[in-house]
Amino acid sequence: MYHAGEKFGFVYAVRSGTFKTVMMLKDGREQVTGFHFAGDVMGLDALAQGAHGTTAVPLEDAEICAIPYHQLASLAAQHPSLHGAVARLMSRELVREHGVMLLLASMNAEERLATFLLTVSERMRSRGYSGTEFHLRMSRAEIGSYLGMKLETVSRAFSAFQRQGLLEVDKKHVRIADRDELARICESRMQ
Amino acid sequence: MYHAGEKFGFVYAVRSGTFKTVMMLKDGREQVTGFHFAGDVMGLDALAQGAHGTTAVPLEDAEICAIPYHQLASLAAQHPSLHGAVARLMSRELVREHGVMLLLASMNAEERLATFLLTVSERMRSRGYSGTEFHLRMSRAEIGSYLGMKLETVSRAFSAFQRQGLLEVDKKHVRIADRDELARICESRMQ
DNA sequence: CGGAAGATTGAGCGTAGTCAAACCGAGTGG
DNA sequence: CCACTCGGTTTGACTACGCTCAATCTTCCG
Repeated sequence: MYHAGEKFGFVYAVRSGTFKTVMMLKDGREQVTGFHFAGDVMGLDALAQGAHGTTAVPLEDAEICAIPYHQLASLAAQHPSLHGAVARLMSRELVREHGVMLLLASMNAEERLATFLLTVSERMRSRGYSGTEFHLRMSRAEIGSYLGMKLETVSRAFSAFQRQGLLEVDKKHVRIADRDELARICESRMQ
Repeated sequence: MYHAGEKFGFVYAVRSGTFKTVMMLKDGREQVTGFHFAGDVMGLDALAQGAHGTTAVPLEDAEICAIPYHQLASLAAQHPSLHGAVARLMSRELVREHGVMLLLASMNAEERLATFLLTVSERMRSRGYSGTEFHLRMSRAEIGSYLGMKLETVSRAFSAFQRQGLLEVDKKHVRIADRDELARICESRMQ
């Protein structure tokens, strides 16, 4: 959809499907910086440097709406409330990233995965899907990259949760069986 | 200056001194989410929820300028360029946080500290101070919290860099002796 | 059917966390 | 002036969590 380094001209609203945003590392590996569902807006981080620092990649068939930024800006000049809306979007992103920083800095592997699953669950629920049973669009390696752990560790954590009866997992299909216990695992380290 | 949970009413421009922003964890520990120098603006992340999610704490004597947000908003209605400026500030913060996420997710202890020191160096330099010799305002524990490692590990990394002749360290006073090598340590994992 | 990509599981290892002791400088009080 | 405390730092020894390497399995697709 857009690539790191590309000149900033558009922001992108996800209409359907799932995206990941990644930063390319010098050695060719990639770091996942976020997952984006329908209704999310991507690309606002490019405003500062005038060029995208991340690359957006669809994880399934997806529809997207590219919004020319200059058009957004001129429209906002007539409708002041739009400015607030854009600012709130960016602010929400800042809060989300604070949460990820907290996760990466202070949680162990299982706490990270539990937090991730509850976050995904909440985002699914708020979009009208089931919050207890859903299909992950991303691979173990992508989850691991996002959560700062290796794919094997992600897999082991899934298995551990299943063994404890907190989840039912079949590859990418997940059912949350004991939300309270998952929440308890996170909350010890949460704000 | 402001506390987590406090109703959002102001953004804060640092005039002089150094601040940390922290999230309080349930168990009483705190997670450092950022350090802020003169010229930085704090508090914009509160826009989304209408309340601050972090607490700002000065690390030395400091002066700050509290800007009522409603006043900023009405002023921006007359001077459209101000909107862009605020948006760019938030965007810059997003980019910075992407960098921290990358650091936390993919670097080891020494790479994290090297990256941190070069970032601080650059921020000092851009403010007209020396970029090779400076005084850290924050403790080892605060650096560790920010970088996702324990204070002992931070201390060991400082000692290792000194042993290798990359730094001269005396408590909080730091002189960068071999910037190139420090940069080489980071860049293997950087974008 | 064969090959590729993703996921799971095991064994061994290494980095950073934990616990503990010692050190240092600043501030306080006898 | 010295003894004392206190917060921050350094260093050592040990431990544990997650990484690495490897084998196996499944699913998907040409």
